[in-house]
Amino acid sequence: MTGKTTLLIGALSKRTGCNIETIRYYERIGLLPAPPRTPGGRRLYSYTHLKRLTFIRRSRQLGFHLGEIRELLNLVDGGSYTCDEVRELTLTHAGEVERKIVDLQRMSGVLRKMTSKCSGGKVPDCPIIDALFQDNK
Amino acid sequence: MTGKTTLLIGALSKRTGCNIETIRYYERIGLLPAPPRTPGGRRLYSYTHLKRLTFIRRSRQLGFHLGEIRELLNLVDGGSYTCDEVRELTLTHAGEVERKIVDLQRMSGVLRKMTSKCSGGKVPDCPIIDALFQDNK
DNA sequence: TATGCGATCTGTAGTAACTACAGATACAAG
DNA sequence: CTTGTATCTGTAGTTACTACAGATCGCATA
Repeated sequence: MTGKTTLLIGALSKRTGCNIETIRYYERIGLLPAPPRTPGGRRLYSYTHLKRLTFIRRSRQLGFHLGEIRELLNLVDGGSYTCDEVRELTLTHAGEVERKIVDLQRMSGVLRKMTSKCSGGKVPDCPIIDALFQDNK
Repeated sequence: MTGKTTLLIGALSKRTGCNIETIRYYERIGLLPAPPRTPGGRRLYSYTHLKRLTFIRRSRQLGFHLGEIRELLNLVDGGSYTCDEVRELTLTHAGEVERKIVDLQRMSGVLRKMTSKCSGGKVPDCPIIDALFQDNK
């Protein structure tokens, strides 16, 4: 906001918590536009880049895949996105996350049940191993 | 159990639900021992392989990494594993699974909150996008 | 001015756990 | 003998990064 602020990649990295190699990676795959360079070849980032990278990181933290983030950014870049489109993407993603939760809960349940059957002694006969050898598709 | 049952890789694949390329992959990385071959070079699996692959798949379904599965199998192969060792590995893993659940629940909460703020109209001004642009580390 | 140092550059390879080919055989049925 | 399906090997692609190696840049100090 303070006029023409620019950041070198290290500063951008610190500001976003995104590591340097990852920033360059996002540029390589076209998620983050290639910034202008100093005469010596260093990348010079602006506030726009900072905002966009923040968007990407935040979305990743929320479990969006890079492909989904790309879609979201395309909507934003197109400028003509509607709330409906974004909402649908987000709801789909939320659904996936919730399905994953159910899956993991089932896993955790089975794991706990297995260990509860285990007396935990020094015996070489383990109900956990037995359970894992059991086909339970 | 019916004497000398042997399976070609396709049959083993069907019996375990593990696809053929994956079976060969497990052999390559040393999780599944290389079986004997027919004179023509096809892999001939026995009941032992079937059991071991079932173990691997079941463990994967429960979210164990291949490294953890390798540890479990080493214990079993060593023959001298104790219930305690297996139990510890399993409890550690269960803990990881549960941490993942908490993470995903937080995600899902944020996602649902974001979409609930969204009127879902045709307006190009979307609170979800706004939220994603918001730094919220 | 020389030099040292940290930050940055490019390019490539490694990670996990598979999956997807291509091109060559094997083997059973007609 | 041909056809078709299954299998073989070996390599490369996937996702989202991370980890180098070896070369420069640019600033501060001696």
